[in-house]
Amino acid sequence: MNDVLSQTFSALSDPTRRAILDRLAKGEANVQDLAKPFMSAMSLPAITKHLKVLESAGLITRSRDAQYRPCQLNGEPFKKAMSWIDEYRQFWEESFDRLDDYLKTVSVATTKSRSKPKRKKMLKAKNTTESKPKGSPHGRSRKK
Amino acid sequence: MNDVLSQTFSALSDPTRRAILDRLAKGEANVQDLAKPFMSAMSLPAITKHLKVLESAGLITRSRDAQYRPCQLNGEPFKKAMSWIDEYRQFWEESFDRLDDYLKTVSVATTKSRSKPKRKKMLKAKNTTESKPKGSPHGRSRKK
DNA sequence: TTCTCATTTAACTTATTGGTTAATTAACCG
DNA sequence: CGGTTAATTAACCAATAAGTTAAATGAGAA
Repeated sequence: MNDVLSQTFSALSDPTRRAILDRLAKGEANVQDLAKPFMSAMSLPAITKHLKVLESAGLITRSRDAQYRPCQLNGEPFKKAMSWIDEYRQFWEESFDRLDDYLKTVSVATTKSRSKPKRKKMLKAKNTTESKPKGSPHGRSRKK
Repeated sequence: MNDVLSQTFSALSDPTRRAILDRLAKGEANVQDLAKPFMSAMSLPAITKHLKVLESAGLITRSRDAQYRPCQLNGEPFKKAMSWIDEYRQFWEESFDRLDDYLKTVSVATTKSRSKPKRKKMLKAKNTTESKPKGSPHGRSRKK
């Protein structure tokens, strides 16, 4: 996938790569420094590949210092990922309320009609008048 | 990958899935509702698969309403992803400063020693005394 | 120049992903 | 019941991802 957000999230979806980023947050490091924690688990070319993924996602940049290739963290993509996720803030902030609502609904349903729980037609209706969400995230273009 | 953060980021790395989440942010919807924007581009089973990915990442939950399977957004994983990324806030907030620093370094190097730029030994040193980063992110366990 | 170290590339394997079509399950509706 | 609608499963395919080992490159250092 070529869009920046997909690349960012994809790069972040690997624990090795996240560990590399964590390490880089403590300061610039070359490939061997970065590989050290994984030496027993993974070969050097594997690390090189991870670095390439991180670099092409823009999460790190690389310079040259003689035979070393120091890597440094680059903040921009984090920012963009963050602001995408941030649009959903209301959902996790209200998640307990929403759970409450749900539980209430269920208990009402089971109490009200005991025998054959009966289809809840309300749920089918297009919820333009939906409860909580005040502003909906990302009026973006959904091109593939 | 089985850890929750990896699953979350992985699920978010697909634009179709992000669009589905955007749609769900406006309110509960069933599979066909969700499929509608992609009908020309993608089959229904494809959507079903995406929903399964989102569900097993915990980003959505599903209920049953007769033949319909309404999906609703679940905030928790967003929260966790957010708080992981948030540890890197300093890096994007200071990214311009850091760029300045970098450019300064470069210009000094090229001005100072004209002939053979000379290996910058400082870069190699373990930067425990690194410039900006005040608190380093994620003192986590790096198990694979 | 030759040795050595740091890193990358090549070539290959295996597993996963994202999609397809066709068939199946589930539940309502007349 | 039999038909229709909603959604999923099965079986398959092509592309990508994540790893491997072995070879190649690039740049000091002796």
